Amino acid sequence: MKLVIAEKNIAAQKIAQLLATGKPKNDKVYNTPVYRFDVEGEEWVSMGLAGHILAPDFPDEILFDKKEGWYSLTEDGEVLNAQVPDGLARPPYDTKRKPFLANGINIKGWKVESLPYLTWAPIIKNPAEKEIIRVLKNLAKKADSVVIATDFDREGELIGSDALSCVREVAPDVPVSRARYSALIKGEVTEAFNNLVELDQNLADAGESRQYIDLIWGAVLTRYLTLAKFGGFGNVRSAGRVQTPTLALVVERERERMAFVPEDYWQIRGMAAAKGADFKINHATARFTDKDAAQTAFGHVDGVVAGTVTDVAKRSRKQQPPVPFNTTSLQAAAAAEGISPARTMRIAESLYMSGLISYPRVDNTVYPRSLDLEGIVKGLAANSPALAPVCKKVLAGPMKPTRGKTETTDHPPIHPTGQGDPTTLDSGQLKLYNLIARRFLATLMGPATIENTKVSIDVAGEPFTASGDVLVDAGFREAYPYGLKRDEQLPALDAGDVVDVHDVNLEAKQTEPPARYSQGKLVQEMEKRGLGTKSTRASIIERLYQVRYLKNDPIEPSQLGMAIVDALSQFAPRITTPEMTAELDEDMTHVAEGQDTQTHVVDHSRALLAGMLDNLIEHKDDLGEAISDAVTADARVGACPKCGKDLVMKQSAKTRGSFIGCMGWPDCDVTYPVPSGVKVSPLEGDAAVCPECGAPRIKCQPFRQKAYEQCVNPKCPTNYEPDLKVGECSVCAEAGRHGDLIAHKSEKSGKRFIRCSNYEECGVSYPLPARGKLEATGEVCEHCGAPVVVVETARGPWRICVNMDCPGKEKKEKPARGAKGAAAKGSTAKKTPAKKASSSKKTTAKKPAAKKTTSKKSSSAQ
DNA sequence: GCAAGGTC
Repeated sequence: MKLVIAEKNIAAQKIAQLLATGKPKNDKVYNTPVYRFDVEGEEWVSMGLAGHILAPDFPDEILFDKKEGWYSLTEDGEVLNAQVPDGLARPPYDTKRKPFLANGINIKGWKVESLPYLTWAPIIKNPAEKEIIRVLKNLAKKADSVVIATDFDREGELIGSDALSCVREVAPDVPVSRARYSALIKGEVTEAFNNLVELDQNLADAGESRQYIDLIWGAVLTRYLTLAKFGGFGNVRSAGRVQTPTLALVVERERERMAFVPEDYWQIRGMAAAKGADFKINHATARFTDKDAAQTAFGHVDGVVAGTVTDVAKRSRKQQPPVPFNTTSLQAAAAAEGISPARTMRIAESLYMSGLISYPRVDNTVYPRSLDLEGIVKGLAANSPALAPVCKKVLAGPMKPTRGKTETTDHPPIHPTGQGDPTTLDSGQLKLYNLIARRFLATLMGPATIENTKVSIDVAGEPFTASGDVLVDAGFREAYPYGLKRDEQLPALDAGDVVDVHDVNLEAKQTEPPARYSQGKLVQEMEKRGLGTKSTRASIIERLYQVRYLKNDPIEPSQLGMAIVDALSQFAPRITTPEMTAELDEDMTHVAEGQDTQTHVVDHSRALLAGMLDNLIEHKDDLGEAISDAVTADARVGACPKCGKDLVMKQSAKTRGSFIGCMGWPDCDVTYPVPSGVKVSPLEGDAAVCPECGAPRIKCQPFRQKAYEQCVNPKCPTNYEPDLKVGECSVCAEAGRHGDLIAHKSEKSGKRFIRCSNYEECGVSYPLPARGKLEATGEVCEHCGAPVVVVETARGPWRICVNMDCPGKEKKEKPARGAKGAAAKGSTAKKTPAKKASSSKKTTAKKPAAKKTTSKKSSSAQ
């Protein structure tokens, strides 16, 4: 039996299909899919790994041994030594230091003083994919020969080399060869298997050097930053070859913004009307940099009510259809639609696994000739009714696909497969699927034609212009409406026409600093600078958010993020720039070409890091202080009204809950609750202090809603709301009592809720939205009998039934998510009346809970 | 409980 080892399941499956005489048989070994097939009478089996199956790490215990050398590793009685190669700077060691734990069970085992040892510590490779390794060994034992058919790149060679080392453990003598193919197509793969070669150990060593250097620098600097000022568990301050330069990009942009000096300019803008249509007009001088000139011009037109059209110019321009998606361009396009790169990859992975889209990790932007474009469009038309009309148009057209700049042959650009049922997708999946499907169709369509009309208007001797864009031929835009500017339609005008002019204003403006990065732009910038790969960029950005170096979108660095970059730029500048990656790539090339060795390259890198450690350790306290100050600054919400110290967001050690507390504690005991469901940030200047009570005023940002400002003190008169009767309690009425439903606002937490005046008896309460003026309507809900109130929101009045479990609400939800959402909601909302009711042991009180449960079940079942 | 790289 011949064993073929591929990098991933899909490749194993494809290889089987391409090489098999007849059809391959899908089989499983311990739940891992394998493919059994026949090649000219010989029995073959292919299996996919899951990327790297071994992970580099430091051994659990590294003991320093001054007799044996710089360090020795004891493991199963075996003593290994590694010497610093000649010609490399040795860090100054204190040879009297005690043994240390490199991989302590907890952070207590980490010591800044032990970092020089860690820098020179040996690295072992642990099994990371135990199931896969088990299957691999199982099959290798039975194999007469093995072919490594991982991807044709550096990491692929390393993954293959790791697999080989696993194979060797059970089959020391089995012949092993390597198949190199750069596209999963028949010609390439058969060619590769007809011309098998040896595994390129130099190339694998190059990949492994990359692993080691990343681990050493990452672990040493992360431990250093984390220990410089230990902020408690869960507060790791990470650093790395890719993440730190990426953070530095964001910090650099923020610094440019802070250093930016805005310039004043003035604009004269107004409205005009003709033939029943209103349109915008601007002074032909788009920006006046001279205030006097602007005022003079404005003086001429202020109060003037008519203008004369002097010229109408039309120009049509073509907009070319977009090129096929690769990973980066998909991430950028999805980010513009509000899906972060990391979420895009998670969703894309799920769509790929369900067979709706092609492999999502690609650089290629050129469809291979072998791709059946027409078949895919036909499949889309059949499976997506919404896309069918556009598909029809595409099929009728010449269907000449666009091409991007990057052409590789390993995988096609990201495209829909045309298979699978998109109606089963959840809303996030559907949004991304539509983007991918529509992009695919757009790449097969013609350009869009946009007609621009520029109207020149004379207003009291001052030149004004109006501009209109109209899509006259949609072309690809019919399939791909993303990022489309709205049409600015102008009425049909001719020179000499007179238009009404109104609302002309002189506006004082300032130039804007360079924009912050969006997540999409940052991914593109990383690619441009050679930072990370298509598979890692999204998760690296997510990581920077997770360790709270970054916040918001567009991306801002936190004070902590800036402090980290400052500190590392000073003491370990190499880690903060993209050059480390560039130099690493160069070293890797040398190792791959046999001009250098893994040991030399890695040790050289260790020496560079070791050379920075003295300085880092010496400045540990300065850096700890800078980090500590930055963390406080990030948590600050305002000034304490009692002692003037900073009020910051804190975590209760007991309950793990958040609260706002004074940095002066224990001398000052001022605390406030944190408004729930919103992101809190401080206000600046006069707005930062409440004129009524002196407590800080804060900015509250609810998820995807308008931000508002309020005083943090729930007892402040500005937060006071009188109790309001909103209806009568139906549970009490049924029990022959009278109960009023009253809306309260808790003084302690600031939360609003409705509670029956007989709450002890009936246990009836409902939550209320945190914001918006409440009004009672006296009406009850037609679905559940709970009171209906009006909440005044930023978007206008909103009539709601106060019952979160009301069956009338769930009808709107889609069945796939509705069932889940209803169940989750039900469990929390049901609790309030039911739990309270059982504690007061009133049988009548159980009724509403039971009723709710049944109505919910019926509604989620539909 | 440290990185970056694969992929599930």
